[in-house]
Amino acid sequence: MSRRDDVLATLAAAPGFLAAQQVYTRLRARQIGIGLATVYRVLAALEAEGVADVVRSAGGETLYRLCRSSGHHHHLLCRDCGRAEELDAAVVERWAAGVAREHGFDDVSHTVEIVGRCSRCRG
Amino acid sequence: MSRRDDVLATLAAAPGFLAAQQVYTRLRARQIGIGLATVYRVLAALEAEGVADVVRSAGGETLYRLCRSSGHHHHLLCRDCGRAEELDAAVVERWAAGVAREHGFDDVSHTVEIVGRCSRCRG
DNA sequence: CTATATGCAAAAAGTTTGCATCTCC
DNA sequence: GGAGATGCAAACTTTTTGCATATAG
Repeated sequence: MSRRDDVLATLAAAPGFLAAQQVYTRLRARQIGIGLATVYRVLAALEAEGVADVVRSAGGETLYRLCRSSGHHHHLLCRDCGRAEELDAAVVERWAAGVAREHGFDDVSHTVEIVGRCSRCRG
Repeated sequence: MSRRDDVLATLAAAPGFLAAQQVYTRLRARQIGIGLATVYRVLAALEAEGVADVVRSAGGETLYRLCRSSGHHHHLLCRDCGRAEELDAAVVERWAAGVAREHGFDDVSHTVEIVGRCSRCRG
């Protein structure tokens, strides 16, 4: 099994986003002798291929997660357990495009992240 | 004039977001002998006070800008010149809250960044 | 005089790169 | 044997911290 597959398996097993360091730690915990550099290289490749989503944490880390849907989408993230749900958001798409046009902006892309507390964590 | 005011003046003079390093460079260019550590400390304070907006760049830097409106808002950012316009977005607010509720999420906050090319940069 | 602010340099934290080795074809 | 993958360690970038000095009230 290639290191790439090891990283993919780790991401696939996670409910939400993982930092590179977390991927590394989990693999080492499973006795897989991967290097941190390889983790970073694989994650960068997955991002480039569009296989993984990327968000930046408040602490400045880069977090990765496998894309569950292929198209453009957004995330709903639990701030306590890190659980992430992917959202389809035609409404925001249209909103974003419209607002941009009003301001004379073109060629628009956007980021939407919603963070809250999920039912499980609300207790 | 305190270093805090120097940093505030620099942010106020910028059309968009600035990285800490840019604030530092601009101040040094104006013969102001500030330390990089102070820039970071002041920016962190401004963020904590809610005086400055913060976004993370794709490169992992933390970018700062003075808030122009006091309430919650979003940004429309030009990817070429960095010009940023602040948006009021009642529509997204409602959308975000609604989507969250559907998924059993509570206590929601969100981030929306729209990036495009402004009329000036489109040529 | 005491508390806070500041500068410098060192230290962290996260990420990337150089390079030798190892693997698979 | 050769291209690409990998590990390790060193380098880099951004940000934070320790500590001594300077400044404000």
